[in-house]
Amino acid sequence: MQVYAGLEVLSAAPSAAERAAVPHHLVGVADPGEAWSVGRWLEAALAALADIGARGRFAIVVGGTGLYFRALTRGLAPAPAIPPQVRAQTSALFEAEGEAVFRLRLARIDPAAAARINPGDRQRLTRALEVAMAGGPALSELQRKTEPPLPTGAWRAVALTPPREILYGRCEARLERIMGQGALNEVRALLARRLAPNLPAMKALGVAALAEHLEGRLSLEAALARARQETRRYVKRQLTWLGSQAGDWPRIDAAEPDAQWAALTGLGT
RNA sequence: GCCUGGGUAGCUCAGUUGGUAGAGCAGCGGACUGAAAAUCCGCGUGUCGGUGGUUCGAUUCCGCCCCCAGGCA
Repeated sequence: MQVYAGLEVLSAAPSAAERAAVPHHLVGVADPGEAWSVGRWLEAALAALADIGARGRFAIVVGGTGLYFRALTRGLAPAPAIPPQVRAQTSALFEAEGEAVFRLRLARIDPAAAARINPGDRQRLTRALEVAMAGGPALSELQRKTEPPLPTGAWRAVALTPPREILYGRCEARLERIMGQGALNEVRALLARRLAPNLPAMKALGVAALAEHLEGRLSLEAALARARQETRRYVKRQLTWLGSQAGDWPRIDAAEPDAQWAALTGLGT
C-alpha cells in the first residue's frame, strides 16, 4: 500500500525525516488509479535491489505482506499477463454459472487448482481459470516451475512477532496517529477521484470505513471501530502466514527487540 | 406501589408441548503463487437472573425474591 502516492498517512509510510535519513525505495511511486500486483511489485523490487547492489550497498526489505516476501524469496509462477477484460469475463462467468459449475469447468483444465481451492474462494477460482484460458500451461503447472529470483545465501530474513496484546495496542496507537495526521483528508481526496472501489489502493485498511463515514452512512466512532477490527484481523492473518509460510525464519518476539536484534546480527544495539 | 413485557454464549436474539440448548455478529484457529491491507475455510458448555417447590428428571411448570424496559398511579 505504501507504493501508492496519496496513501502515505493511511499506510503509515516512512516520514520525510526517515526518508531523509535513509534512502527508501518504492514508496509513493504508483498512482492509486493503477492496479499494482505482486508481479509488478516484484519486478520493481528486483530492479531496485539490483541497483542498490551495483552500488555496493545492501538493502533492507520491510513489510507486512507475506505473499510479497514469498515472491521475493521463493519466486512467483511465470504466468502470462491477464488483461482486465479477461478478468471481467471470468467474473461474469462465475456469476452466471455459480460456483459448482465454474469449478467443474476449471477442473477440466486445472484439476489440481479445482481440487485445492477452498469453497467460496471466488478470487482464486477465477484467477486459476484466467491463467488457464491464456492458452499456456495451467496455473498449478506454472507454480511447480517457480524459481527463486534471488541467489541462495544472498539474503537473510527475520520475522517480527511481538506478543499479540502489544501488537493490538500498537495498532490502536497507529490509528490514533494517522487520524491526527489527516487520514480523513486522504480518504476524501481518494473519493473525489471516483476511483473504482476494487482498485487495490481502495482496499487499504480503514479506507472503506472512513469513506462510509464521510458519506454520512457511519458515525466516526463506528468507522474507527471497524478500522480497528480490520486491522486486528489483518495482524492475525500476518501471524498465521509467518507461522506456516515463514516458519523457519528466526523470530524477534520480544516487546523490546533491541537485545534480540543484537544477538541476531552480532551488532551492538 | 400496581399492571404488562423481558432476563438464555462477549453482543442481539431463537428455542426446549419437562429429558441440561443454537443462530447471526464478535472472538479464536487455519489456508494462501500477479486483487494479498485481498480472498476464503473451520471452531459454539453457556451456574438458560437467584432461590425454594412439584417431578425419576426443571433452563422449561408453580411460589417467592432480584434486575431491566414500557404503562398506570
